[in-house]
Amino acid sequence: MEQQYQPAKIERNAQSHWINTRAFNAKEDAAKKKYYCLCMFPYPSGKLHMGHVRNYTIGDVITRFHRMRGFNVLQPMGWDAFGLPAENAAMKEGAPPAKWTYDNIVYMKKQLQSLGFGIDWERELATCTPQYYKWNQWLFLRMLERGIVYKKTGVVNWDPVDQTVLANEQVIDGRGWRTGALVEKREIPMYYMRITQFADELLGSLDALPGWPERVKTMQANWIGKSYGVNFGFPYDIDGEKKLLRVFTTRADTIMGVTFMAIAAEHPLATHLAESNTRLQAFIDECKRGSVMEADMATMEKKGMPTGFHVTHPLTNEKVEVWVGNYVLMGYGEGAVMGVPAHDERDFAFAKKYGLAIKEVVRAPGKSFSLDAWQEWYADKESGRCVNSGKYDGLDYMQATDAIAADLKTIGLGDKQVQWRLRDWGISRQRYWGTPIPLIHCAACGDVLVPDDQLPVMLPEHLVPDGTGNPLNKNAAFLDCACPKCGKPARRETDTMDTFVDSSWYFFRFATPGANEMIDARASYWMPVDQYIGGIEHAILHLLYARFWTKVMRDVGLSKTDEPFTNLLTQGMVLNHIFQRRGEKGGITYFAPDEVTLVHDTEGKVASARAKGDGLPVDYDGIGTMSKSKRNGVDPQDLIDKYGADTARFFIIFTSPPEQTLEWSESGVDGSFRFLRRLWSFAHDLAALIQAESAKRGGNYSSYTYPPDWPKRAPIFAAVRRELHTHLRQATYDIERHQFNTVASAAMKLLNALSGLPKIAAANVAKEPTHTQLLHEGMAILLRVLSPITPHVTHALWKDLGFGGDLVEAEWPVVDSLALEQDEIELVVQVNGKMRGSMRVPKTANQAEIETAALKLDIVTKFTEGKVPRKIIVVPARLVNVVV
RNA sequence: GCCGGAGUGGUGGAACUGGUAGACGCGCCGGACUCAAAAUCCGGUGCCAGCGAUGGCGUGCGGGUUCGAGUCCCGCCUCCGGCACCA
Repeated sequence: MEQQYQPAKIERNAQSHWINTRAFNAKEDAAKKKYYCLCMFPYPSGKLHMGHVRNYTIGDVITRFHRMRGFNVLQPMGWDAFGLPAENAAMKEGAPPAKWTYDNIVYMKKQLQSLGFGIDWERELATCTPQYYKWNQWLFLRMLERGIVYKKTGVVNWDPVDQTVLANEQVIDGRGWRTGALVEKREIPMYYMRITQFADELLGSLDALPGWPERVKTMQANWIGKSYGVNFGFPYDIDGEKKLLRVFTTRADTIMGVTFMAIAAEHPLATHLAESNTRLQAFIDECKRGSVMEADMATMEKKGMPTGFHVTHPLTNEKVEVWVGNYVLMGYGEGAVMGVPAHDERDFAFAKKYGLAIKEVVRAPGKSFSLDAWQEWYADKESGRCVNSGKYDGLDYMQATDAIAADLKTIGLGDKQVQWRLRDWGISRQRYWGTPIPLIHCAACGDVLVPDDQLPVMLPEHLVPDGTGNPLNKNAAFLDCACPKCGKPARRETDTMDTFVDSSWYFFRFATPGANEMIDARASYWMPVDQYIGGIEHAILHLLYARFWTKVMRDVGLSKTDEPFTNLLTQGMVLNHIFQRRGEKGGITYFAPDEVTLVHDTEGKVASARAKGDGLPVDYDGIGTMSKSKRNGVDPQDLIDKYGADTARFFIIFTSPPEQTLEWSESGVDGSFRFLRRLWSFAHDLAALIQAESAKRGGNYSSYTYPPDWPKRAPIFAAVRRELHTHLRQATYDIERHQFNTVASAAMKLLNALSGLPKIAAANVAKEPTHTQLLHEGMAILLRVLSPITPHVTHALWKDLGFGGDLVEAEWPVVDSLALEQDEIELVVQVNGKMRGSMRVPKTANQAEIETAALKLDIVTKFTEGKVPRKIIVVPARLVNVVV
């Protein structure tokens, strides 16, 4: 056994041992209880960052713990390999995205392997391979056949200079990232997945997921956004035709307060009215500038323009003017809203700005209404009653809604309706590096499905995008094809699929690697995933899409799984400082934290920063998620090279609980390394002790079996042993509830307790157990508690100390409840709720005995000042509180 | 703007169901070892007052409930994540 802790050597040995024994290769075994532990697969961006290390270490701790609990564990890994960054890198380097992607995969796989994760690499997959994306295409066609996929127009960001569609990320302050040109909204045809058809089930089955964090379920429920309201129409005549301007409202009780209507710039009525109104057309054009992001829409200045056109109020028959508003979204609801300034905050602001009438129609008791300033209660559904509303006066929210909905129904203009906030999922991307949408456009036959036997539609891997649109559009070899129906020359669809498609079912494929179909029978053994682990940033989109695809796969008959992830752990983001400088065209250059010098203010916060390169100022953008695009990631490789994988793993686990956001700082990583080194040298000393004792017993070392009366015979050892099992109990409790930082703490406490033992032993020579035997028991606990976090060093020590067998096959240690027993317990003593000291009482003491004992204490009499206690509160095994 | 979360010593964090706030680390201070340094080991370390015993204050801010609040309730502030084409 080596004297020195040499992580590089230890880790190399342990890793090759696991490879040689195929320790982590999972086999379907109906006789064993399965446990499928999955971490969100990485985008191969180049190098691992700390978020990955955190994610996969958490997953590995859970994986290894469940192996110790006797489960048949599967932990796979693969690559979310399609996406925008590969195209950006390709533009920069003039090389194809495929090469960049595959190179990154090779490097990052090596990094993952060097961290010693217990991964079954035989199930590895990359979503950019035809073997994988073939099934994206295949299921897309099945969805198309079933009407789950359909075509309609959608709004995208358009860069007029590069003549290309931009991702939201590529729009900065309303301008294209490369050209600096003002971005326009453009409507183009796209394919959509009808996720709204599953809205009810996606919402309802959240209740069937007790293993998901409440916060994620709340976010998803709010995102799906089921609301009950009334859909109705405002009649109007145009070109001699009778039409209805339809709106949806959750506040039908305020219909009598409508003073204007607002419609989206893209609304057909707006388009029609603008034909004869150049000012309106100009305003509509203005509305079409800017980004399509909802956050921008919600924060921008609300603007509107009157059209001079009026519709008829369905209940009062009054004329109501129609406005075009830049804040009304065409893709949401009917693309039109009724304006009730008195009871909607946004309408109130709009009416104030443009001098529109404000008509109070709901009043709350004891509150007064004012036209000057908005009050929260104006929008309150609970306490108000209708006023100025004719026959509806005096009705409350529900009564008014029911009455008005009934009246609208009678005149055939509206009815109650359930409305969802959730919108259908637009999956078309006008980009190269993604799954080709398997359709062919034929002049004669229209959009034709690629026949199954011609799948996959192969993506050529040699193209290099140049920023001016999708290179597939210029590639004849890809474009030109024969129509599968009529055989005439036709054109292949060049849009590719959203990469969220790739990540919506990869967990199924991990369960069935190499399947001839999309998945096979092995899926029914492994699915659903027992524990899914990934960043909280995926709380809504990815998780919702994956749930949706799972349900589609079930409906198509591929599986019986309703929900893909039984338990979910959402780890907090790893954050770091962001530094940036704006270019002349409006583009942004990011600086890595180690490329800038900081100036702090008096509170220690970052005040300003300069680039080390040119000495010029850079802007400080605060802290945010580590990302390649913001250049604020930290490469864990430095840490691994310097300290080893075990230290990196221990540190990231120890420094924060999994679900909490983590501001990156390396201070303290030394402490993690010191702990492992201390563990190593302590174990080294113990090995010598065991050898000596073994020699004394004629070459036989035996551990000690503790009889029930043992604590009384060796009370000092009993105290140490109680401590060991207390820490074990805490570690077990904490690892089960996924609070791994305190599992690491418990391991440190265990070593501290063991370290103190030789000194105690020197003064108290007991015959049985010897202190070597107690150390032996303690070390067996410690190594196993620590093994999921730092598997390499514990693997080596387990072997060197001769515990027998392979540590990855060992069982999690069991708490000896006998070791925890005590005759006396300590109670906290309070006077009037203030801590004044403590006292020891026999375990068996009853309430009266505790009260009597407490009242005699100096620390109590001192503060009661002779007064008679009004009340004495005794919390068993915790405290006694004397109230005077 | 909307939805979700977080805020505890100089610092990362701990505190189980409302019951000793600051476990375990980092840093810092002092000591041992050393020619010296590093490493290691031992001790101390929330703030204020006090030689001390001890007392007061203290979990983002302001209120409340309770014998007792970091924990529960109400109202704010700041920061982080998401907002449908970053993944």
